Amino acid sequence: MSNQTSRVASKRRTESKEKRQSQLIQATIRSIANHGLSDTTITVVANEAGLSQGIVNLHFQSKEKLLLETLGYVVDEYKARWESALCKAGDSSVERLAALVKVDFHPSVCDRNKLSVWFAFWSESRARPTYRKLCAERDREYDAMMIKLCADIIQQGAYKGIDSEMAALGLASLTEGLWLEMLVKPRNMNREKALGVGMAYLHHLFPGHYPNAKHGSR
Amino acid sequence: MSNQTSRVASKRRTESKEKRQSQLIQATIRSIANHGLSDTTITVVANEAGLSQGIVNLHFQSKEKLLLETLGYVVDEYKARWESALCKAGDSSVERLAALVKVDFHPSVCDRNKLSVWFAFWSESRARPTYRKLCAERDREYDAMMIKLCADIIQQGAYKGIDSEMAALGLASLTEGLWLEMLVKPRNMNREKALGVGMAYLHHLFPGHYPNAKHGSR
Amino acid sequence: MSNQTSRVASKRRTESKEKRQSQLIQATIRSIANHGLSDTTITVVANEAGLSQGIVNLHFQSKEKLLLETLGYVVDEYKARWESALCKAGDSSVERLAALVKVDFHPSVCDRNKLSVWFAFWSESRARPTYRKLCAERDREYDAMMIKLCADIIQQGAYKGIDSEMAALGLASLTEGLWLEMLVKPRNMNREKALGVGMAYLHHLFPGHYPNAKHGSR
Amino acid sequence: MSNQTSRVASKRRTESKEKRQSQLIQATIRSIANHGLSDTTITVVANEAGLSQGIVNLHFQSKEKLLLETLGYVVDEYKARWESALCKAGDSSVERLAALVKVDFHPSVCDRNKLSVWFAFWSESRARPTYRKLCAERDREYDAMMIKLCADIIQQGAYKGIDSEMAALGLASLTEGLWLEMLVKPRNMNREKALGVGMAYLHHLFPGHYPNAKHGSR
DNA sequence: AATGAATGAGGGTTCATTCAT
DNA sequence: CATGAATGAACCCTCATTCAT
Repeated sequence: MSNQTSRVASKRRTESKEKRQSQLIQATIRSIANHGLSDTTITVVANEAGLSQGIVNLHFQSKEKLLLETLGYVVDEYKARWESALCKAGDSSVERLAALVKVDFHPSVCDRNKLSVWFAFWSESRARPTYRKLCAERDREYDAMMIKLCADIIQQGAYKGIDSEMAALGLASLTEGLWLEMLVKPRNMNREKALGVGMAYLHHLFPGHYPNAKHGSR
Repeated sequence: MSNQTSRVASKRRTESKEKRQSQLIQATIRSIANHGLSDTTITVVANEAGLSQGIVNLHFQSKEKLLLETLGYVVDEYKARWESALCKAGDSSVERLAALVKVDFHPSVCDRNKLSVWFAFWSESRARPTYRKLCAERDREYDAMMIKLCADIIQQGAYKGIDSEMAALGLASLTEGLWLEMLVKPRNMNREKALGVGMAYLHHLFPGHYPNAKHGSR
Repeated sequence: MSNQTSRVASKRRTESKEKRQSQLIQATIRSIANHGLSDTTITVVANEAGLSQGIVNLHFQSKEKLLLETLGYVVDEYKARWESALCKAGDSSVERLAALVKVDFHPSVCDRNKLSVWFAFWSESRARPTYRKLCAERDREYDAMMIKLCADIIQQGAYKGIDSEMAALGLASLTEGLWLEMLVKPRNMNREKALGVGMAYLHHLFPGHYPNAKHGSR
Repeated sequence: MSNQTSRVASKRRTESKEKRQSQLIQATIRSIANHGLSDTTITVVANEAGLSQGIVNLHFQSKEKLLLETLGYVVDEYKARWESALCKAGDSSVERLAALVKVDFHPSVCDRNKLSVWFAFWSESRARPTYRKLCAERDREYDAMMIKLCADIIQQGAYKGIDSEMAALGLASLTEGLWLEMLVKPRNMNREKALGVGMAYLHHLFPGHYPNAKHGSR
């Protein structure tokens, strides 16, 4: 029984710990979005979280680690989302690819705070191997899968002259570019438009498998 | 003759001043690329330029102004490049649009140092109105022209169901996304590939006006 | 009881904060006295206080604010002293004026460190409105009261031809001049001498009310 | 003849040199008055003089030396003025003392810019032996003479119980205090009032030799 | 687990001084 | 003689980190 008590206690403590960490990561995301990465200080994060200064080093040991965990959180959340979308999408490569594109313009993914985080880390990634590594891990699996899906569709549809890697990279690039537009010029670009552009790209690539985006995306 | 000598001397002083400023801006670009924007300190820039610490404030008054001038330099250079490309391209909208795409993947534009600068400022632009403003100025004219060119081509080719704004924004987004890929994952993406993807996009949008990218992009 | 404990603890924290501030103000006074206002740097003050550099900005936000608080401290202390002297002096204007003069040459007021502070700020006061304002506030009340006391005595003693304002300003000026002498040439002037000169001035002004200073000042 | 030419040339050069130095000293006086001693930088002085930055070190080797020469200039000018006043005053000690007091409130002496210089240096004098020394030199002779004059008058007038040193120091202190009032609170104190207070002090000290200031000072 | 006072390294900036012109 | 670009030490201030409570 004392065992159980202590387990419960330790579990509660652990929960609390995770809660604090999550609270701090959310605050970090907001701070990166609102103040930029260079003006994201520990004080700002702690204030944003409504906690005291020392708490960050208590839970994350260092600022650098907090930033890494924040990036990791965004990366993982994105991964979970597209994995879940694939699960629901069934076996058809055509459906699966469309599902991926839709996920990319899901409100939770296109949240400007999170987009801020993505671009903040991408733009520093060249200088910081740690960031680059984290992003690369994400991409490896994702890219391979995208290429596979495209290759599948190309084969199915006998789309000659189309390189699956080029198609996949193009789609991924387009998505990132649209994210950038949404982040930097939200008045010009929003989720609906972006999704339309993405679907139109699919239509152009594989006209036999995706309908004209103009009438089908909504 | 003494007149001329003094004019030369005074001119050289002026030149020297501009040279110093340019020297510092180049050093800043390198520093942003190699150390990231948050680790771009005045000390780093001065070292990169092989000059003393005080020189930055002597020529730019503040670090903030140096950064703005650096961004401005990159923005202006890009603008000069596409303006010049348009001049050479002749009157045809089809040619002009193709010229713009080619410029976007010109070695000087795709220089990873300069791309670093673009993304560094874009990712902080939400938090810093000054950056946003500078970028917005660039975009206004560029976007309007792109939309106009697309509208022209759509009309000429009777491409029904294509919205000129969507086409233009899509092209611009794709370009930015490709830049990001080149910056972040240079092994996966390079200028040739990116140009291919860009031209393919044109081909997909306006198949009657642009040849299949696979064989015609070089 | 736990309540009380926590109150004590919180109180101690507060005390500690005030104590630190006082500690830094004392260090600032010593630094102004020993190094001059222009050589009073944050480093010097922190060293003088035996604390670290960052502490000044932690408690005073800026050096400027530290200096203002230091001046304010000296001003307030002086005010408290003469107010207390007036309280003890009774109702007679004659006694009250004498009490003021005595306070002006009290060891705590004539402390050379504090005199350094007065003159440091007076001599910069023309260029710095903030200093001037702080000094002016002090003077307004003090001067009005001095003039009132002189006017009282003039009336009581039927001292014709004496202007109360001139008498008061003269006395105040004499005091300040004596302070300067004590500060700059401590070998020529000390508290006893200065008090003698001050009392002699009173005797000259109001011979019927103040005895010959030579024999009565102690 | 070449001798004479060179003498003329060197003299002209010397004149020009002295002119530049004087120009810089005047600019320094204005700067100390308008910006305070701590904000008197070489740049400010050079600008005030309408000259280039490097000129100060060219003519004065260092900022410190410029400040010393500036103080020296004010000190010397003051000395020249009272010496000249004494020359004109005749032999009578009574007249000579009155002449000194009048000089102290002469417009050129009470010039607020120069008063700023006096107090700027006095208030730093404790920390800087160089300043103290320069001021002390001035005072030695002056004080001795003042004491002598007072002693003379005391003897002539049989003013028993008055100490000549105390009288002289009191008069000097009063003058300095009045200067301070004129500097810090020009609305409360001006030259006329100050002279009145000074002459009144003489009248109180030596009523047989100086008329009531109230009616005689103007 | 949590706080926040304290630290000190390092940031941007100023400025006296030097020196090529 | 005069200039003003260049330097670098030292300034004020910020902030990640530590630690006593």
